[in-house]
Amino acid sequence: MTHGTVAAPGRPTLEEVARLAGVSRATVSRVINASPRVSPEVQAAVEAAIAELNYVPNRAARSLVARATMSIALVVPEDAHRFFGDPYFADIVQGISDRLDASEYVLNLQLAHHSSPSDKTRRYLLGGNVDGALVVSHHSGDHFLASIGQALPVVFGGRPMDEEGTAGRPTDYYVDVDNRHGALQGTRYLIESGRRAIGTITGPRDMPAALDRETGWRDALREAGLSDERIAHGDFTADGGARAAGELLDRHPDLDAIFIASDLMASGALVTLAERGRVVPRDVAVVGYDDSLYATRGPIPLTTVAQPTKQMGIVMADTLLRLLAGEQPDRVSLLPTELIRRESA
Amino acid sequence: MTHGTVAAPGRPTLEEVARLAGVSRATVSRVINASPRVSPEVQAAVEAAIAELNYVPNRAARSLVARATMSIALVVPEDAHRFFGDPYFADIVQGISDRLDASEYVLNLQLAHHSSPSDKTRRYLLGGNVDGALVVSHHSGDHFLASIGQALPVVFGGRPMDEEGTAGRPTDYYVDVDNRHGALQGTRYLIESGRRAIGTITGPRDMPAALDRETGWRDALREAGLSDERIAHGDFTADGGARAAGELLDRHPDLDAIFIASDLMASGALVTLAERGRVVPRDVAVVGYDDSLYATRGPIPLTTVAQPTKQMGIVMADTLLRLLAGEQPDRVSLLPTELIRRESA
DNA sequence: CTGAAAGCGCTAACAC
DNA sequence: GTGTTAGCGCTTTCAG
Repeated sequence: MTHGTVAAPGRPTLEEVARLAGVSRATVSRVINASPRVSPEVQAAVEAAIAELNYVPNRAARSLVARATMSIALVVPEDAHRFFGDPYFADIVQGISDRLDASEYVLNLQLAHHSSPSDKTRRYLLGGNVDGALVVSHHSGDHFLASIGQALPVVFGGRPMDEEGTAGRPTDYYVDVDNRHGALQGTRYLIESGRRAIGTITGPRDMPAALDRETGWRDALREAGLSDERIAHGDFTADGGARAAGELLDRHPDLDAIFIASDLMASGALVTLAERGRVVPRDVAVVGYDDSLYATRGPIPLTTVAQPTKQMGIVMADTLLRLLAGEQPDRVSLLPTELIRRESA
Repeated sequence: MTHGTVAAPGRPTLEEVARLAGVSRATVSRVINASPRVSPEVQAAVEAAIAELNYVPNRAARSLVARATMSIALVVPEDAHRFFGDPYFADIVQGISDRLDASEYVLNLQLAHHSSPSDKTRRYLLGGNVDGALVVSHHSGDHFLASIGQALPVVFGGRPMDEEGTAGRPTDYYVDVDNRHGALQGTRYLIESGRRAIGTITGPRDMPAALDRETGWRDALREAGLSDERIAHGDFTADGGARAAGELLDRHPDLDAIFIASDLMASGALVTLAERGRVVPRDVAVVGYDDSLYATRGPIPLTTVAQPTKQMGIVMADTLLRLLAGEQPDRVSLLPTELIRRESA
């Protein structure tokens, strides 16, 4: 395929296009950027030259002058396995991706797992590689993520945590599902079904979503005058769910229902329940959270709290895009949850 | 710079650092790039200024002059769900990520699903945003991917397909597992166990890995003088596996073993087998492929062909890094497979 | 050891 | 309409 004997010409530059088309660089730039005032003939000539040279504008040069990279980062402070193992992320990414496809921006996924605390990611984000960032699965330990907001437009997926582990700062943009209300729905359903010894398996306690779901569970129990002592902590993995279910059963043999903060953990809990000879839902009713693949793929279809995850991705991307366009989107978008009734409760 | 430099406190520039430190821009550049010949005092002063200003070099500017972005793309021609649903990708990404963490390069994940055939990804890749690309899950339809190799160092995960759907061109770099041999191992094991009516469920026929595994299955059967007519095509999803297993059973009721080209498909096939009342491995022995989570998480631990997936990611990244460093790595790296014996066969 | 000067490839006033 | 002229922020000879 290498026809010519001439030395590798490297990527063609705008200047070469200009020369081939017999015009100035400014004119080439105009047709590339679809400026209205270019004569048809010249435009055609330039386009021909571009095609012939297979020219693609150099982004670095363009970014440098335009002060914009037209790309945004999706920062995921998780290791690859956690990220890939949870269908929740797939939905979010799909939503983000869909919304971005309708824009000029490209998505740039940055896996920033804690284990390598190099600040390559930080330098990347702050070094002008992206115009804005989307952050999902934010832990309270992620200090630098909490701070990049000052230097770059950032939209969080899920309420971000401040260093005290309390509420999101009013300066942050975030979209979240109404986790507390979702947990409330799920737990109330258990209560209405006549359950009384209702436990919960939480997510990691450094994540707001996990905390909010725990609060919802607790609120439902309290409004019904029931005890909220049956609690075990998981980590949003199947293994963690299995382990936590074991703890719950050990400490509270009377357990007759569990509200579990994610379907993935519920899938693990189901295994433990089966091993201990508890029949679901007869002996122990289970309500999950997410309505992910795990809700329908397991041995028992899960009653679960559905959240519009893909929609969340769309809204996140949309919010950031508006920010970049200089608009003033809502700082907080709370998406509704819905209880899906299946067989486990 | 005609107006006073009282401009908005955007990101600090190298020039501001130079002014604060009382040196020239060249000197600042030297300390940033760890040039050996800078006096300790000056170096300290510059570093102090950098810290005080919270300065991070602008990548676009640096790329422009250095003609390198220090970032590489991981291109995945799949939609988000396929990508996230398959643990195979998690391992590859983890491997790539690990290797890259030890380098100066950052990883840049580009989901390029066919559904949006905009050539944003192409422009991104060719527009000087990355210094090289890693491509996994390459389908034969992805023409542009087959062509970027001419403009950019590219390493494929899995043997790339040319337009005739036959073999990889000798000009491509790729790392692959020895799929044919793995399938051979798995199928031979079935034969040695006394099975005779051995079917297969393949992956998508536009993927070399799927084709190679099919070939291995066929070769094992032929060398044993057995029929290779029991074949059904899946698509590397659980549903596809379930469906294909149904077809196989319908058409060949005498089936006593299946070699399935992925554990994920095998997990689906297991469901179908159970529905049809076939006990595994008593009635039908099953050998999967991948040794992924699905091999151990399902109802029956899967005998499966393990491939060093994470290692594959490491080698891919390593090959590209060598290429970028001007070295001459092997064009083809074939990684070995291993049969893992569990309960399904 | 350090500074001055010349661009990297592109866009954006400002002229003509 | 189209060309000219300045840079965007950084690295890099080349002097001193």
